[in-house]
Amino acid sequence: MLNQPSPLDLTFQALADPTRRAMVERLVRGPASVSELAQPLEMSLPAVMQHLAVLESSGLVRSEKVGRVRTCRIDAAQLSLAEQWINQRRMEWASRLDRLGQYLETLKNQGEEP
Amino acid sequence: MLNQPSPLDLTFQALADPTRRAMVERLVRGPASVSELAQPLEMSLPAVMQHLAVLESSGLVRSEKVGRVRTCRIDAAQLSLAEQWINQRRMEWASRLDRLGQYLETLKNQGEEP
DNA sequence: ACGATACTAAAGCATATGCTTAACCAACCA
DNA sequence: TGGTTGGTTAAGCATATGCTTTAGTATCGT
Repeated sequence: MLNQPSPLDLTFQALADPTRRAMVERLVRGPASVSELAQPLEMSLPAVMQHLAVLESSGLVRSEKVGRVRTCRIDAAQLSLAEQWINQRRMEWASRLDRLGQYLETLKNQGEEP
Repeated sequence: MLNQPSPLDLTFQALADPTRRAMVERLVRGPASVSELAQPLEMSLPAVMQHLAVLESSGLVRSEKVGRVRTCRIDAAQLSLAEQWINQRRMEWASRLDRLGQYLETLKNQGEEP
């Protein structure tokens, strides 16, 4: 990642860490403050902040500060982006298997009717 | 990732790199040898091998060597694993929005009929 | 047997990642 | 006004990541 990483890079990278996935799992159930996010996690607050920064830079999470509390919420659109990339590959893969199957069927029929 | 990383960690981590995603994109179109995989990539063969090792350790790719050529193919089941995790979060998120909407609707109706 | 092909193994290196601790600041609240 | 709460910044450190180059080791074709 010497060049500036793409949104997809950042999103998968963000999801690659179990702590960050736990934060996402919490946030899909509704918005939360930083300390609410940190509460179940066995690490220091600054560590949680750094994970939050990764999530925000990927676009998976947005947050705004009002008074002294920062409220975080997920952005489902960004979740879709990652999901779509995988889905498209699976589709490509499946359609290739389909074509392969049809081809083999053709060969078989040609063998039956000489 | 001090503990041994989970399959999901490894899979998202594998997908977080553009070179490795390019390799996956190649492999969904059919099996390929290591040098076929390396051909469009602007890096040394050993580098490609290391990316391949990451993909294999995640389970996204399997490979077998016959003679002197190693043939690689994707494992779509592992792709599904990652896709399902994301999908489940999006579903949770959507269903929460649903409940929220219904609740707001209830409030509105209560306001209309006193 | 001999060279070319296809991969592999090992070492080194620069940068990135995932923490920590130690301040620090800006609301709140009594 | 002064303490507590909620968050932030900075520095430091151990390990991981993404390459490179160099030096192999098995095939395969002639």
